[in-house]
Amino acid sequence: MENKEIARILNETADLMEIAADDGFRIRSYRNGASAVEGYPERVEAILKDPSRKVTDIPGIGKGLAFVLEELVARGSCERRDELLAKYPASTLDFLKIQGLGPKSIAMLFEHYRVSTIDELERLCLDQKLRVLPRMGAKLEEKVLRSITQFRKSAGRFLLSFADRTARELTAYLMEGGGIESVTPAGSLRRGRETAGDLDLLVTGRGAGEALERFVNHPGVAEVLGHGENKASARFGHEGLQVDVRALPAGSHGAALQYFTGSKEHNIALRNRAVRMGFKLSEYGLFRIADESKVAGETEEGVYEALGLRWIPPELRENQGEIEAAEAGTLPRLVELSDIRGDVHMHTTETDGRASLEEMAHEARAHGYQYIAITDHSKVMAMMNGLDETRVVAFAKRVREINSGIAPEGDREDLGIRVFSGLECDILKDGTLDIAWDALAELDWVIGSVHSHMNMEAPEMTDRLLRALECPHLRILGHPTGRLLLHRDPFPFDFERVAAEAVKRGVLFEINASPERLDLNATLARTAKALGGKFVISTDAHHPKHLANMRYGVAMARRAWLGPEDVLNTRTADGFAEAIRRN
DNA sequence: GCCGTTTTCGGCCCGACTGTTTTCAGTCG
Repeated sequence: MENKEIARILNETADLMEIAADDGFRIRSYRNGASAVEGYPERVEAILKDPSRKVTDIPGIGKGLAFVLEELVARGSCERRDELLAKYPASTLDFLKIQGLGPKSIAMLFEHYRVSTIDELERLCLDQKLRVLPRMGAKLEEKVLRSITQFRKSAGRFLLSFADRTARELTAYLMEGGGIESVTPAGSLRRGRETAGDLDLLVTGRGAGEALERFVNHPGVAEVLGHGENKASARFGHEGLQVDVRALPAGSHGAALQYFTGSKEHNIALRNRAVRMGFKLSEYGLFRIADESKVAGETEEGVYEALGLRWIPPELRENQGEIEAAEAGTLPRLVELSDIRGDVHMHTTETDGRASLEEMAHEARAHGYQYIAITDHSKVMAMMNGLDETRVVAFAKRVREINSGIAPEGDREDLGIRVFSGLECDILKDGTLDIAWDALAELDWVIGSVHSHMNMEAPEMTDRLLRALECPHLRILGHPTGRLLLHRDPFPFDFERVAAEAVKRGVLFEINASPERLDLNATLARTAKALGGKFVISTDAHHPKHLANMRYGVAMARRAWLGPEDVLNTRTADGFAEAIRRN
């Protein structure tokens, strides 16, 4: 069993314990344990099987959880989880994703009505059965109904990062079978869309047929949906992502890749263009209508070229002007992951991050970066131990010492990377910033972010953001729309008005690369660019491994037609410092 | 349930808002 799966079950058990009103600190231990296991570099199962090793050496794992881990690895569950599942069906856990319902309400609903599915819950709300229970009312019923709609909308869709991880895992697995030339993910994953409904893997090589067989026998396959000569389809993993694997004949690889990459709108436009030119385009190739002779199909480039177009990067294939630009030769040079020289939004153990400044710097250096900005939370985030003015000023001083080579804590090693002192400062309900201006002035880099009161009406939210922009130390709007993919819609505001004001004041826009956010999205980023906006792509990392999420932010920027000149953290450390200096 | 130790048990995660109350429990971040 992989660490990730162990962590998932531990968290699920903790959820059940919350509903059962177990001791809060014990629940926290389970969650801590889950997080420790998930982030641990070695496989827990391997440690358990090695008599010379102890899982209790993992910080956060004590005697109790060590026993639980053994149970999990041995039989996939543990005693406490079994007991709880006997009391509350697993489907009840979906209720935790419904806004307004917490463990207490869920327990009460279950005690009173024995409901455990979303459909039953919806029925209860429609029948106005919630309001008769203590501390529940009509407003809650409405809120729950709204949230159920959101829940259903996101059901069956998956984060880009999840599809990407699954694709990488399966690609490696299929390649091991031998006789495979290439495995290429197509569809929305290749286009860099923030969510995916399924995963298409295109396989070429003489072993492609056997690869289908190999795929359906993968231990992670939960249900085979179909298995023919050219295509196998299955639900994969606990999450049930549908994966289609297609074996392609060599001669039409390019045409198939083009076809299965989409988008639908792009392909329709492309096929119309082909028809106008006397061709027919399908997944098998580009053919002359007159004599059915094949014009192109081996490579994607060949297909586009035969249609009089430059090759179009997949991220642009949405039929939003890319075909015209390809014809005119005006496709932009898009920003690439290798252009990025620094990550300028990350957290440390000072607040809710999992690693120290030094550890984050070390990881950033491994990514080849020249600089980072540490941007912990401000004081309103009390639960995360956010920084107050005193700590902000002290932090700025400490960073100045680090950069000047003075070692404040003795003979530390040189970080080998430039550090900018930053803060992710909360934009409060009234639009003021959570930290006094004179303290902010000490910092190199102030991100302004909204983390609370997201259900304001659009005019109020617009005013709030405009007011925040008045602070002369604010350099960038962090995750500007507050969305959480598959979970929370963007908060409403007049984006163009705020963006125009930000441009006027030289305030940048973040493209937050966290897979749960990817905010700004491509459409708004394109709008902001049209208004003259500049950007930073940053990961909002809370753990060293999150720095690897940069590629998802880059995908989003590419979908917004951004080039390296639009993205300030493609600049050198000096160039970035110059760009963010306020006068 | 973990940790750190005062080695046997106490401390661990806080503040604000919401909707329901009429003084506050539950949710959220």
